[in-house]
Amino acid sequence: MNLKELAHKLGISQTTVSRALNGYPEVSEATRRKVREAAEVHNYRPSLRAKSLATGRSMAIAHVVPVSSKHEMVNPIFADFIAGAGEEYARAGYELLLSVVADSDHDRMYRDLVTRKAVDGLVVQAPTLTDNRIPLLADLGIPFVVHGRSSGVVSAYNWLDVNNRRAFERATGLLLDLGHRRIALLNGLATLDFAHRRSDGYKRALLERSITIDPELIAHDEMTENYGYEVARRMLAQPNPPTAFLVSSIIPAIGVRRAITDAGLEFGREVSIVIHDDDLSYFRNAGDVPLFTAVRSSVREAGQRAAAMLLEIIRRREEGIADEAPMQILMEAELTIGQSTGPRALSRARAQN
Amino acid sequence: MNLKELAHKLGISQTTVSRALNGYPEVSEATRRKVREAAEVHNYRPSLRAKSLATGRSMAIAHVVPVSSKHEMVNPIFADFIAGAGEEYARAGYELLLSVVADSDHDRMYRDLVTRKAVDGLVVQAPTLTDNRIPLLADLGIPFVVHGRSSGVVSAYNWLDVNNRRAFERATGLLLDLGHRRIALLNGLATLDFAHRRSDGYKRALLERSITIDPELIAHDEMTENYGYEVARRMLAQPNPPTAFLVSSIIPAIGVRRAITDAGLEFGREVSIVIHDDDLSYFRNAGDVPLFTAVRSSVREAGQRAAAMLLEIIRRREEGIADEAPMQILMEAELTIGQSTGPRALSRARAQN
DNA sequence: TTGAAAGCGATACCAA
DNA sequence: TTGGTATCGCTTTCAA
Repeated sequence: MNLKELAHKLGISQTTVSRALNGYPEVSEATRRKVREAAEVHNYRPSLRAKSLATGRSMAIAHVVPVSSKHEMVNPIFADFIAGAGEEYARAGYELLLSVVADSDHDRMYRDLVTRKAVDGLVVQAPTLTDNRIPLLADLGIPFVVHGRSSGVVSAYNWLDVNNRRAFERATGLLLDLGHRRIALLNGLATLDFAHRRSDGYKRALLERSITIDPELIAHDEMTENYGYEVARRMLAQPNPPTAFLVSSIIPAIGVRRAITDAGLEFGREVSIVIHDDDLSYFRNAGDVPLFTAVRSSVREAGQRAAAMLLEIIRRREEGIADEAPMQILMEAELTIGQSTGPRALSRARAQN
Repeated sequence: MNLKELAHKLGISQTTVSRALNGYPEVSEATRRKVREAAEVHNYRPSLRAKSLATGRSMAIAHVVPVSSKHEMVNPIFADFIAGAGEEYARAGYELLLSVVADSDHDRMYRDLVTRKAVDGLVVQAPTLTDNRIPLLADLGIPFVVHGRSSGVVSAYNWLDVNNRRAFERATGLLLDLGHRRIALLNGLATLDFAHRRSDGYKRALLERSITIDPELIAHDEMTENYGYEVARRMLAQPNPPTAFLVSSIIPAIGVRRAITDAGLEFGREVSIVIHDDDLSYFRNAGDVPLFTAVRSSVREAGQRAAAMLLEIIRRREEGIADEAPMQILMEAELTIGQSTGPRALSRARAQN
């Protein structure tokens, strides 16, 4: 059932039917009701493609998710981020286009999506230190929001980020307060901007207390379980092992925990862990942080807010509102003290000194 | 730059330009080369929406991913499945439309996608025991592939599944061979078809050796880390605790491991774990199964193959090839013996008897 | 308040 | 081998 047929069936013009269904004010209430009922009965839904062609809007947003060229892995935090964003899009009647491509193909992907007019807006995931996708998209003139920031990009752009520097500075400070002096940092890939900010926060906290930074205690890689395991195992075998681990995601933290147990050490007593917890749904616990002390922020909420921001930007552009300052949201992470850094860890750490 | 402009610039008709670019044979090589070059220079890409409207194909596939209404969680295995499928779509020039909706809204979502002509095909994820989406889609007449099966649906349909029954029968058999007699099963949500098949395999193996099935040792729920922890803790506190856990996913298995350690038991010695491992990329290890004995199958490969199947079905329909028998692929899982069920567990289990 | 008709940007049929 | 033109299903301008 298409518009033409529906109009014919009702004995009125396509124009009126279209107007009635799209809520134009000039249609009489009687007509509108008739049209709505008929549309309902015949299960009429306007064809997306015809609609896009006519309006120039495609009512779709693309998320381009990087697959690591190294391990062909997809970071699971994207799942929750996208779920959050998807909710927002659905509410506003937008579709979500997902492209999973290798880092090296991102530029071409973005170019294609824009020139083929496939989407009205884009979300950039996992920005690197100097991410060339940002100037590219600005150049292409399509609305976009970056999840995270890119320190090397000087021009202004729309972003939503967690305050990673502050979060890691506070977490490190907490461990220092507990008496820890050898604190390991298991970070994400060094090319990613968030990893850089986290390192920065960690280092600041140490420097503030005049503690030397030991490069042997800092690791960067893809955040797999096995990465956490291998690195922690190696570090714990050193002559002067760490008494605490600050880990960038819950997944490698699980590997760290495994390494601690394997080394015959008591988790939470002899060695503590603080993680950055993206509050991944399948690891989520009812209101508690059972495993570790956590710097917690919700990726799902981040997804929602990023999507809302993008839709707002698109709306403004359509209504011809002049581009004001770019939209930027900095979310603060929440620091939660869990059992593993509690009194036992504290006393142990004190005993060390 | 659109077709009209490009044609004008070249001084030839839109028809010829279109034909040249789409590889029609009747275009002279000279013309084709000229057109291709001009398209390259002006960075011309046909508008997706215009193309869809004209051809009737939207060159897009939808995956509708359920969010549990209970915990608002998105199963992380979808990430890898979709990554695999996405690769296949990209290769064939298809877009991937992702909808994340509550179970209750699936019907409407599918109806919408079809009647709005948003996609050429669909993938059904996480089928329940009697999944009404299957007859619905068959009725709507759109190509679709089910990832998994639905036991209650009698009509034939296209699916790709892992042989869950066999996998769990073999895994249970392995544990029985090792001397275990109290084997717990931590399964997925009871409404999902795969959970039913896995229970079935588990029960078969027990019955074959005339071992009574203890309902206290069987649990069904969403596969979170915390679910694994809570259930394992409860079971280990029983008077006659299990000596082995058969777990439906690596995520609750991590919780089980935590419960074992917390109970002061030695993992791999006093209690063993066998998991169904979807080979999730972020938990993947270089060729080894370090944590548990595993029944392993790759969701990523499943995604690839399901996508390839769907594209083939679409191709056939377009070429007017009569619908033959539905396409069905049953993947066998691979049983890998890990350290936790090795000699130590075996001797311990023997000592029990 | 309603309708006729001109796009939107491609494809594809029919002639030449 | 090429071109003119109808067509896909909708929105939107202009006229009534």
